[in-house]
Amino acid sequence: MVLQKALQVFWRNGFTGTGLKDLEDATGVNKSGLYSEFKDKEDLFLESLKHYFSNRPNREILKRQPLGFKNIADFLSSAADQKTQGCFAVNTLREISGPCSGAEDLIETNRKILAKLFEQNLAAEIPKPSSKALAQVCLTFYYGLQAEQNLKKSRSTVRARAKIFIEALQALP
Amino acid sequence: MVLQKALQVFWRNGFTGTGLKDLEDATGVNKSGLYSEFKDKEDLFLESLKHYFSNRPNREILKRQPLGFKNIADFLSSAADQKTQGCFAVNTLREISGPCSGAEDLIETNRKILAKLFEQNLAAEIPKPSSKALAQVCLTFYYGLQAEQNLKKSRSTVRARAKIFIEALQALP
DNA sequence: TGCTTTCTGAACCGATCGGTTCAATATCAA
DNA sequence: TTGATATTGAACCGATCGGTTCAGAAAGCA
Repeated sequence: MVLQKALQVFWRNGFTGTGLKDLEDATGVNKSGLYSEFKDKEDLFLESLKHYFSNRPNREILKRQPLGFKNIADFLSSAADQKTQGCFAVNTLREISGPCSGAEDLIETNRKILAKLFEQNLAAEIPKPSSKALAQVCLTFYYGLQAEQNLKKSRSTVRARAKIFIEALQALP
Repeated sequence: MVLQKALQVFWRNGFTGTGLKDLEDATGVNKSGLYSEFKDKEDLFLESLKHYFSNRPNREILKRQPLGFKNIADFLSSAADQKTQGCFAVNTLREISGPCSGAEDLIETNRKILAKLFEQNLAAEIPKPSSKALAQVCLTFYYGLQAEQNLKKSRSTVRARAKIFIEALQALP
């Protein structure tokens, strides 16, 4: 519950942009309470990020049977689900070289999980060797969609872009 | 000169993450001087962003003759040129819904310029109607590459990803 | 009822935030 | 040399930053 609420404010304002006051207001727990449960602000941030990763329902899309291009297309389209604020992890990329460097490992780990899922879906459609490299390309495109979500792109725009991208993948020899 | 230096520190630390002290140190101009030349911190930030946009040498890649896929591939690969800190504009996306909302228009304008350049290169290779939509897909992918640059991807990684992406575009019917 | 454990509110810390003011100093032209 | 013009450093502003401490209220349990 605390993490849920903290996550939302970190997600909206970033690490640097979030003050203790914001966290108190959002969670309903005051400083004393927060600091008895978490080491410091960065600790709370990293736990929020973990919570975020442990609760990504759209990952299930990539496990639907049968595996294949459609799953990837649907997953990419789901980038529009976090309406106006993009993906927490992609937004956080901006700050990993600064105040909260601990986030880098978490993000890399999550990236590898997604890469694996992409890969499995691609392997169902194309030869193995290229499916690995292609998974990375999909991830890059997904990151791009998420970054753009800060510009509040509409659901249909995202969907259209994802569709063309997948068509291009399918057209590959 | 002032904008050059201010740009670098904003680029590295973001808007929220940059303090007046950082700007004084970087520019060599003290607060009094900065505030006689600029209205406030946001004004200085926006001017730095304008300066950034007015000085993007890699745009020239998209004007090389003959126009075509190769230009786009080379441009995408140039995402690796801003070594560790990604693209200033893409990094700033994170903060447009917060403290410096004035950046949104500047970024959208730049996006349109890039879209036009992509479109012209695509139009040299494929039919008009799809070149417009495809340009947006290229932009999304470019944003993705830039976002990832915060994870310090190597030049060869970026180049490989861009190559595959372009091959997929070329394979489209 | 008593006892313990948990949680809260407020005071406090030094530091920094963005921003203003102004006298002193440096610069430069006449 | 004189006088106008920039530029500076430092003091100062109220507010907020992240973080600590602790007495007292609240809650759970016997």
